[in-house]
Amino acid sequence: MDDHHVEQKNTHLEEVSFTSLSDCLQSSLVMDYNSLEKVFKFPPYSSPFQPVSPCNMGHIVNNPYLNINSNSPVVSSSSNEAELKENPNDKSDRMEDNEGDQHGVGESSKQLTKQDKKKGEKKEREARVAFMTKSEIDHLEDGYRWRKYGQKAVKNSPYPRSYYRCTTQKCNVKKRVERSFQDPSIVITTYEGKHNHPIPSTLRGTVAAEHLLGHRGGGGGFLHSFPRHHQEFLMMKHPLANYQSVGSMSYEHGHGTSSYNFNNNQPVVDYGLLQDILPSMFSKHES
DNA sequence: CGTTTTTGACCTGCGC
DNA sequence: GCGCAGGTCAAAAACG
Repeated sequence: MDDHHVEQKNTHLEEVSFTSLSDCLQSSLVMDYNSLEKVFKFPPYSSPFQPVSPCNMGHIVNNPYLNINSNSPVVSSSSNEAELKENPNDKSDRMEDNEGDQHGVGESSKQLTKQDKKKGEKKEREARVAFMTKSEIDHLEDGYRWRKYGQKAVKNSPYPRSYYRCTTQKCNVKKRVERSFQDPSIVITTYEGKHNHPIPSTLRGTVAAEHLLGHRGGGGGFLHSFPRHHQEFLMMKHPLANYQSVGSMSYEHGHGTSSYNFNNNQPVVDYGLLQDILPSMFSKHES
């Protein structure tokens, strides 16, 4: 599957028929890269996502939502300029302490964690990618195997948030799944971390997922192009797909957040948690 | 019987 | 210091 037949031209994707999140990922990859390159002025990537095999599972048509305008007043990569008063201890900062204790779960991790914190060492954030997909299924198939380790009620939302961990040993990738309280048909899936193993299943589109999550090809993954302490939020839009994403992206730095809205090329508000931006996003997309 | 899910308790950080 | 909310643990239950 290393045919480099991928169309790099898509400044606009279109509608695709997805059967899984992997599909969604796959068709979004090129778009995302292009977008990011323009938005954040990434240096030319030596090996983008070309290995993605042709979308034999869905055809791409015109996607009005992905009209990336390169001269648009995109988000400033606020990484260094503004140190937004974003609190370094913001919520998204809390869940990173599994970087040190790779096991994540288990035994004395609690106490160790405590002590670690006492040291005052700031751990780097794991890369995060969030997808907003329209689906009736909460836990979307993405090719990896996950074990649920928790569920919590979300404030101001009737829908709980579920916490999953990759079942592969030594892989501490996590994901959170929650349903938007504003549009219950939308599922928000947030991946955190990078898989250090191949995708167990052979679903279509897994290549894309691997790229996105950054473990494929010796570090050539999508997220690998970012500094480790960064977070990435990608929210893609795929009308008519099983999973219809919602079209906005935010790139969160250590000192600030750059956001990009695929729909109108306008920055979206800063946010720490995905849910925080939902209102603004929905207000823009809802007709 | 091994694996996964459920779920209440616990921990931590933050705001007041 | 206290309460709240998010995140995690871990024992028990459920499942295949």
